[in-house]
Amino acid sequence: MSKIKSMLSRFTKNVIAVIKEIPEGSVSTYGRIAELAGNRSGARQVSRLLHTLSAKHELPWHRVVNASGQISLKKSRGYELQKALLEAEGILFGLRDVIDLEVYLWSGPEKKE
DNA sequence: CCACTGACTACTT
DNA sequence: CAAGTAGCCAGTG
Repeated sequence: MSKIKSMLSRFTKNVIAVIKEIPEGSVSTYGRIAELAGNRSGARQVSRLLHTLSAKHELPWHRVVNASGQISLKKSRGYELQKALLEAEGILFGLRDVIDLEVYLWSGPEKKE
């Protein structure tokens, strides 16, 4: 049996799995995903993977925001697209386009559901 | 293979 | 609150 489906590293695969688990209407942060994938300081890598993977996989990349609850993308660079996608899922933005993480942050892959 | 970049975060000044 | 510093490492050329 095949050991690995792709040449991707374990961290990369974990990132894919975690992102896919983010429920609709919730968001997660780069750092949280990195931690769940096994590398607490891999937030940067998550962003890189998101870029690469979202182009080849159908990942809900728009559900990933930075630790401040804001979209990290630059305007005219996907910022408005991500915001629109999130609003379409029922996520509301604050004055400075800040998402209330206390409300929307994904609790993580809970065993109960 | 080497050097640089970057959808980040936490800590310090 | 703004700016600087350090850590981390996969993509890209």
